Amino acid sequence: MNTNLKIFNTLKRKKEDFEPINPPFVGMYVCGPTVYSDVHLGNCRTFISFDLIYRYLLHLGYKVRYVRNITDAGHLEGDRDEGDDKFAKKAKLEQLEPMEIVQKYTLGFHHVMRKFNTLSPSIEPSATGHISEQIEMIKEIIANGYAYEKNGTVYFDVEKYNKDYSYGQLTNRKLEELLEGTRELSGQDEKKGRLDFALWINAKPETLMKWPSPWGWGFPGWHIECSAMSTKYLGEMFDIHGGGMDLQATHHTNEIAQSQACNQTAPVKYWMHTNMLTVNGVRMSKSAGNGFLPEELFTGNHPLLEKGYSPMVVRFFMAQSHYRSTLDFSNEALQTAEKWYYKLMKAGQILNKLKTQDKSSVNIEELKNNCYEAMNDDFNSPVLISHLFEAVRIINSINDGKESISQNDLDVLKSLYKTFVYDVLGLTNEDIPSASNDLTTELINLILNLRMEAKKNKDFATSDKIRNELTAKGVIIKDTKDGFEWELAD
RNA sequence: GGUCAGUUGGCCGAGUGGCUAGGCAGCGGUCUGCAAAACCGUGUACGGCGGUUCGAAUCCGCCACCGACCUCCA
Repeated sequence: MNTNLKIFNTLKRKKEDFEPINPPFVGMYVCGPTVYSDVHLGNCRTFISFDLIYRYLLHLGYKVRYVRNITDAGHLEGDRDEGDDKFAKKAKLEQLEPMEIVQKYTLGFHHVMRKFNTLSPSIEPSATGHISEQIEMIKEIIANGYAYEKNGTVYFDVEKYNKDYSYGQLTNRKLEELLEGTRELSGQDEKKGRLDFALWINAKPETLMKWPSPWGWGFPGWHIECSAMSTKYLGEMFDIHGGGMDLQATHHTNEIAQSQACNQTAPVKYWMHTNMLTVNGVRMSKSAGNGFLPEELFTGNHPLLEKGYSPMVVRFFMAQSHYRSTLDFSNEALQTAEKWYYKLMKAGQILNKLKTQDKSSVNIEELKNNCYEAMNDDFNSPVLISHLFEAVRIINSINDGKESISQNDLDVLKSLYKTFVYDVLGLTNEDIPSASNDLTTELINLILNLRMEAKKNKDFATSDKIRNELTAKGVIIKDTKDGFEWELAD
């Protein structure tokens, strides 16, 4: 199976030919959300980017098992491997059970993902549902000599691991350099090494979420869940692991170490990292307080927003930058995206009523090749979109009678549009406003037919009055050669 | 300080050793009773300084600026 697809592999820091381990099967794991608060738009960007990647892999014919986890335990407030986890803290704050917090924000996350028209992953495993798998993995790592237990907490021995494997390979850093950036251990520390991190954390009497283990009651460290669940569902070695760039240095580095220490094999062939969404050049994040909630964006209910933007406009906005580039969030950029989006959708409607001729004056095959070339080049959606606008131009020109198309080419063009606009970019046209019922449609047609009569009689005062008043009510009128078209403004 | 990205025309955003995406906005035109929409035309941009080359925005070096990660975050 040769698809000419190239993927930028963080591990090698270059684009590589994509060759799945067991074609046509592809295993893809993406680090999902920690469900202790609402997902913001930056989180969404990563999942929308991987949705595009998933959709294109499916389109190419791969049988993809897409696993995206839900982190619902073990994610601590700081990186000191001590203190409460995020769920317990939030639960106390809202006077709820931790699992109520998990449920609330998991549902919220799914709701938002549906609005953005993302496909559901094949499996969406949660950390709390895989405690025993995590414990088994930790036991194996201890048995292999890369972890040690101290007072009910199990730590990963980074320096020991680095003697046999390369710890900082994902970020191209040496252990010595990493050590320089860490604080000295205090006398009370249980860790042997400054870079050691917890695989299992001993529960305190007040800890709300805890499970029994060979080391007493406790809960898993943040990183082990991904190692355990990816191994369980995708095997000891799988094709693609994705996540936000911010996870690269710590979370993914530790994940590689855990899996390698347990299974004695590098877990992932292609590491993919999405770049950050920024606001005025600064990363959107929970801690910076500059996060937009998707709902605020849809409604426009936010001090930085001039108006609301539909989920499909936002999805389009995200596709117009490459997943490895930062994307800066601004009103102007969204307004442009909105125009693009409607243009694309309108052309899609015109496409369905184009008339064919014997010969084509346009080159549809070339257009099609260009689209595939763009996506094969590390999922370059901005370039894909530029080619789709060539398709828009062609469609409009044919409609205006300035270009012609054969039935065969029209079929190819329709299939191309369906593939890339709807299947791959994941856009839907449900956001184009239409009349709410047949009566409205008939009334508008009736009024516009009266206007046509006025025009015929050169009574332009009346025809312009009708147009102005309908425009004021949100009905946009376009005169054609022998009639009219109309649509509703949003 | 270390690691990794980036700096492209009014704006967004690709890309590549020579043929110099695309869109938005602007300007001119076609069409129209006038509009709107659509289409056509129009902008010669690649942070600075050196170097390699017949030729660099594209490769190399230095510098400047900005960002991410190195402390929880997709």
